[in-house]
Amino acid sequence: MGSSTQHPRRGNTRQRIQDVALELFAEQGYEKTSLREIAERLDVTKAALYYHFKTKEDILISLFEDLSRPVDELVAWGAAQPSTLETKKEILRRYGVALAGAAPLFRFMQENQATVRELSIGDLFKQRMMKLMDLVMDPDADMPDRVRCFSALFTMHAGMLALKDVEGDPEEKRAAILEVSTDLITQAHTPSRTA
Amino acid sequence: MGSSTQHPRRGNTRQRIQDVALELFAEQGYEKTSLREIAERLDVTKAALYYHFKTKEDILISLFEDLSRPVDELVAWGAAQPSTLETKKEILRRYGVALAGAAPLFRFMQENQATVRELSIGDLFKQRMMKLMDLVMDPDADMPDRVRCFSALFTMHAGMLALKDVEGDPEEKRAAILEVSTDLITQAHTPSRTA
Amino acid sequence: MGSSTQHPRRGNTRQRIQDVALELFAEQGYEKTSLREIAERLDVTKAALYYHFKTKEDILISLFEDLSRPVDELVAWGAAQPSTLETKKEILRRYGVALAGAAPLFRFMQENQATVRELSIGDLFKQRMMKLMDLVMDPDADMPDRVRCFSALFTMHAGMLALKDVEGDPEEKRAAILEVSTDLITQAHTPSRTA
Amino acid sequence: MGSSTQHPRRGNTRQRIQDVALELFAEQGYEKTSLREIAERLDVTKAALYYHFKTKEDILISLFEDLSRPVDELVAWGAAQPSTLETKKEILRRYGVALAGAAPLFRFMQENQATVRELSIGDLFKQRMMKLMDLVMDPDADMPDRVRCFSALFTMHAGMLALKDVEGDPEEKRAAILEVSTDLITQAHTPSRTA
DNA sequence: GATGAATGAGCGTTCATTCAT
DNA sequence: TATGAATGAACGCTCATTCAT
Repeated sequence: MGSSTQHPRRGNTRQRIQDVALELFAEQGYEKTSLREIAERLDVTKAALYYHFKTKEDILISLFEDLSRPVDELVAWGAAQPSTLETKKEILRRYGVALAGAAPLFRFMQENQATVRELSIGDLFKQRMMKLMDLVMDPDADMPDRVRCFSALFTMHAGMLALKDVEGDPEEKRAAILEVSTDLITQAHTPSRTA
Repeated sequence: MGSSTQHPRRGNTRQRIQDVALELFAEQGYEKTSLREIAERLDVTKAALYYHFKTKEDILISLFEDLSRPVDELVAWGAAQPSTLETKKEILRRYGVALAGAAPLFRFMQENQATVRELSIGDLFKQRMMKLMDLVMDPDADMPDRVRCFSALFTMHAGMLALKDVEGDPEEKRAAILEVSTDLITQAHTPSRTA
Repeated sequence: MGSSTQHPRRGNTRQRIQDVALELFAEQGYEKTSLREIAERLDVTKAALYYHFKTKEDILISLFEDLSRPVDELVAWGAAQPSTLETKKEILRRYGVALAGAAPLFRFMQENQATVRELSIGDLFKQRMMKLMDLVMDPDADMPDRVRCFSALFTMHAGMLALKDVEGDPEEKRAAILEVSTDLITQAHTPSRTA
Repeated sequence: MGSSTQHPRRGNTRQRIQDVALELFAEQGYEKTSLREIAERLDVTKAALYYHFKTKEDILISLFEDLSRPVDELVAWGAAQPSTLETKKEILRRYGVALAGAAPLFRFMQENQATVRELSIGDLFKQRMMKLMDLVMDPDADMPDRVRCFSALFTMHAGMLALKDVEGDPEEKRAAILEVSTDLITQAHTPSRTA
């Protein structure tokens, strides 16, 4: 026995909306998820959603703000560190943790780029990614090394999300992704590979 | 009088529909692009679209079939080659060419994954990517090397599309992406790096 | 400590609701003014409005009752007077004063006739206007004279409200309107104009 | 015998929409008339309305444009005449005809001023009324005479519409209204009445 | 090879209102 | 005196799709 009555009209509706919305957004995409669907799954009316959020987009914004704070903090942390290879490795490591902590949101962001681009969070996301890139990329590196940095970040990003449906131990995969990513950034940092 | 001119202007409505659709799909996403919009831009009625295509999805399918044949052929070619490092390098090179040849479509596929997943082309695309992966990946490589192969392909994919809005000479960028990608696959192929 | 200050500020929510409601009703119309809007402007919740008024219409009714009492009294006064030209002139004069005293309400009534017609105050208003008309109109006058009386009243009504956005000294305008109105009723009262 | 089949799917739907819309707009007001209501009365779906009109407001605009052209023409005609008393009388006469010809529309405009003010036709209407006023009003008349002109026009306007629900022969009423209105404008034109 | 006219389903949103606290 | 949380009904509008011509 406990608190699972039939009408759990507690002060947690807002949170429940966010949970269900994220689940559905990640599963079906933003556009294909209707407010009716969200409401039905929560057994409330559509209008109830509007008590807690001003618009559909607002639900998404709130998710983004709540869940992507760790990345924001990571960017801030990185900016305060000396721009050494060690720092960059640590950034990648921490980025992996942040991604894992909000995997559904980031999966959503990646799989709905076209949609998100027109939404207000699109810019926020893009700018943050670019700041992250700047932290990791040497401004006067040559083009291949720039690509290596880009690839390091992207490998983390896509790897963490896409390798979900690949066989193998999750921990091992995480470690491998981080290793490859770190390798890439190390190579980008090592001069005269070609020589 | 050959009818395959480069600037479609008359009597080739089907082709013009595809062109406009691809442009809009890539720009705004599949869901946010309505048939009304496509029709208006072509200055025909919506009903006219239905003369040439059975459904909205059909337009997308036709685009996919027409534009992604090169990748299909690449997969077929790769399957017929011996599974050497040289082959794999060549696969990456050719993949780059194929991507560049149908950039808008691939950009679309990447930015609309959530949508495409529910569509019939979603599976096609996924299976082809997995075949490509298989061609490039050593079945009994360790996890980091598997990730390296994944990353090689993904770097090509994302690099070709996302680096569009990055400063620098396009050719140089293409070359750099290919270099990094090739590097990754080479490393994946070289035993005992750690030793 | 008298509580009937001119600038309502505290503890007199009912009055403040009426003030804001009248302002918004007059400005945007009854239908386009939502209770949310009223509540927000007062910095209370919608539910608070329901503590003071049973329905939205009730707010309007209360405004009507409070603000149009002078006209009611005018009708009563007129009915008790002998039906002379002098009386009628005085009625017009007093009507002008009453109109000026509750201009926003009367402006609202005029600009929202379609809406008000379906509301309970619609009838009240109409009946009062007809009583006023009866006081001013000679039952066995000919049609033109009846129109003159109608026009006298309507000129007051519309003139007072519509001439707001016309250049000129307000007092002069009021006087002029009253003059024309009085003229009309005088002419209606003067036999054998045509002869 | 006759064309009254059950499915009169002729090319007259647009017209039928306008007819029903005007009827309902005039009867209940613009806001209280829903597209569902219009559609139901025509036995079509709401979506069908959108084939013929881009928005709800568009329906109203089309009504306004179609029905108020005579007044536009009257204004144009008046502007081309010499500004004599005779001209002004003729303007009033013609205005009466125009009003009678589109009574429901003008009734609607008068009874929904608050609504119409925010709509695009609000300005059109206002400007036209002011032009009409200018045609009829002497620029250097004194205030009472200006009011007389205003009253002349307004008497026509309101009289034609409001006197519908007053007993008496319609023709007689029309004549009386025109007479009073003409009287007013004549008085406004006659110098030194007071002397 | 295309249009004109329409449909049915659904969308995001807003509204006046209620009621336990 | 008020609020927090919700509802049910409706709204204007858009969509992919159909079909007779």
